[in-house]
Amino acid sequence: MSLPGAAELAGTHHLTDLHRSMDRWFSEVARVLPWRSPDCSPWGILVSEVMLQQTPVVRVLPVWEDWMERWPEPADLATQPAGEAVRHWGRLGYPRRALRLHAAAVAIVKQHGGRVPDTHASLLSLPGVGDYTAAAVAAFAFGRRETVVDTNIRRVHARLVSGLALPAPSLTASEMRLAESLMPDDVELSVRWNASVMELGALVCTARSPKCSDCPVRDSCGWLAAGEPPPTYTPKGQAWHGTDRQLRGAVMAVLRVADSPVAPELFERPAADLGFAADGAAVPLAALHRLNSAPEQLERALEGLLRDGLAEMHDGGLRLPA
DNA sequence: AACCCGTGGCT
DNA sequence: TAGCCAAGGGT
Repeated sequence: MSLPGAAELAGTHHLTDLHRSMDRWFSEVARVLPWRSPDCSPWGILVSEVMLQQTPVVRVLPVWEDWMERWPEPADLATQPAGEAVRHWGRLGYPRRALRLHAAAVAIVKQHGGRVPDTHASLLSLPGVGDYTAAAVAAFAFGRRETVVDTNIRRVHARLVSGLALPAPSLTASEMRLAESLMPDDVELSVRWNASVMELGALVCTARSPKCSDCPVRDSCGWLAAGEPPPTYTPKGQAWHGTDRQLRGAVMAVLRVADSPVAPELFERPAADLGFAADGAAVPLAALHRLNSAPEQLERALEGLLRDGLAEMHDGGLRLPA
C-alpha cells in the first residue's frame, strides 16, 4: 500500500498541466521577497532559509535586512563573536539557529573558501542545515533539481494527491518519493515548481481555512473531490506557559539588551531588592520576574542556556557568548 | 523515535 | 480566549 502516484491524481489534469497551472499562478501572485531577487547571494538565501525555519516571513524580513547589511558575506559574520549573531537575532525565536548560522559561517570560511557550498551533501554538513534547508539552498541559490519538502509542500501534497486534510505527524519516506515523482524533469522548471508549491501552501492551501476558491489546481484536488474530510488525527499543541522554554526566552531577552554580564541574583529578584540601580535590562528583567518561576526551574533554564552555548559566565555574571 | 527548542499573530 | 501554527534541526 502506497500513496497514489502522479498518474492517479484526482480530476483530469495530467502532470504537465499541473506544472503549467502552478507556474502561471506563481508568476501572477508570488510575493516579492528580497531573497527571491536574482541579485540575492547564496549566503543571503542560506540566511533566509535558516531564519524561516518555524518562523513566518513577515517577522523574518526586517531581521534578514539587518543581517545582510551588517554581514553581507559569511566571512563578515565569521569574524564576529557568536554572541553578536544571537544579539542581532532579536526576537525571531529559537536563538540556537543564530548560533548555528554563525558556526556555519565559520565552517564556510574555513572549509569552503568563504563561499557557500553548492551541493546538497556539502550544505547538509553545515551546522543548522538539515535535509530541507540543504535542498532549498541547492535549489533556490544554485538552481539544482532537489526534492524540497517543507511543511507547506507536505500539506499541499497531502490534499492535492492523497486527499487528506493534513499530512502525517512527521515526514515519511513515501512523502519524499511522492514529492520526487511530482517534480518536473526539467531542472529550471523543477526549481519553479518547488517554489510555487511552497508558495501555494503559504498563501492558499493553508493549514486552517484554506482559500480553495483561489487555488489554481482545485479541479485536481483529491481532498476537495473527497468532500473535504476532516483530519484523521489532532496535532498535539506546543506547550508554552510555565515551560522551561518560556523562561529561557525571558533570560535571553535580558542578555540581548544587557551591556555587561548580569549577576544571577538579578534573575531571581528585582534589582531594587538587591541594591542595584536599574539599567537597560530593567524591562526584560521585570518580565522575567513576572513569570514567578520556581527557583529550581530558573536554575534548569540557566543550565540549559549554558549547555547550549547561548550564554556564558564572565566575571560572575551571565552574558552572550563572546 | 520522541522530545526539546522561541515568538507572536491569528481565529 | 486558548490553542493553533509557522520555509525544521538536533539529540
